[in-house]
Amino acid sequence: MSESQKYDCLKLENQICFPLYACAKEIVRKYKPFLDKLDLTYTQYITMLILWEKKQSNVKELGKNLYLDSGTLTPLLKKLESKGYISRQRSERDERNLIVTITDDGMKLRERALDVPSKMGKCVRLDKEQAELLYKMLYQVLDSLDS
Amino acid sequence: MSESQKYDCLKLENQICFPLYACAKEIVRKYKPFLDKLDLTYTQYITMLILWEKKQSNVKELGKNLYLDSGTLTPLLKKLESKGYISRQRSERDERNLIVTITDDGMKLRERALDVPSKMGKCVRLDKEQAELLYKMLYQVLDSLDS
DNA sequence: CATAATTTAATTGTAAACAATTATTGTAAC
DNA sequence: GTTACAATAATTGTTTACAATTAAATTATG
Repeated sequence: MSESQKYDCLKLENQICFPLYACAKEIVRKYKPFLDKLDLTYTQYITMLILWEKKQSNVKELGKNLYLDSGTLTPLLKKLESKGYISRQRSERDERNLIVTITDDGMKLRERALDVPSKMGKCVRLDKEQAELLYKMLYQVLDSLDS
Repeated sequence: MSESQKYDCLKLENQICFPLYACAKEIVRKYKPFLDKLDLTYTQYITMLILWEKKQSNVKELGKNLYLDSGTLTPLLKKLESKGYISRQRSERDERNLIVTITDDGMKLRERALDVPSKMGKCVRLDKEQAELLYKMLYQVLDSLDS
């Protein structure tokens, strides 16, 4: 086998992971100007997505939904609390649990976030069919990684 | 329009970006045990992928290839230098350029990295056809983000 | 009941990522 | 040739991310 063939598997262009990594990173960067207006980072934004729906959650559940651990979430939630978008208090039933509840200000922010998805959609050139296909494949990979 | 419909676009499950973000993150995490053996982080690994091929580059070029800026690369390259995998020196022709060159130890590492791609491949349940499709779509998105 | 095991969040330490700025070098304009 | 502009990397400050550990509360086991 030639030198080049032997090492082909280590070429950047033959990695499936790299475009995934780069794409995620660049998309998060594209969000920035839109999220800046809401005073949110991307990770804070996806945390708010959950809370806009559920109104209440806890660190463990958020971590499961977002694939994040308490080392990431604890400072992030303190930040969101300091901005007045959420409140944090221990559960009375089980004091190990930290209950995260969205505030009125947090709910108000939802209105201002309404146009973010469509603005982002315009940055990503994928038709509906392709987007659905990509979506399915990504969740398939995500599921296969869990096991 | 009902309350639920109005805010559907802000549901986590309707975001294409989130599985991308989560998937990239989880795959990088999956790399960790394999890369630990090489004393490399994921970002250091993809930097080495370039250098194993090209032997030499500079900060600007690496940044373009990897979608990273000097704020990320400068400390990373210093780290790789301290591990003995690369050397850093200013170009004589243009002292603004920092030339990054792989060392003998850096090249030796390539042998030990040879089985990383196949090991990672086993973690991701995608057949060849699907993987190629995903690959194309990701680069399509990446390209559309540039413009 | 008392001790062990488990669960949950917080903390610590390291690396990544990027925006904004700075410092230096090189190039262009006059 | 000097001054303005551009290019390049480094620095600074903030946030993200995670592994490993710690602390506290709860549950299970003897």
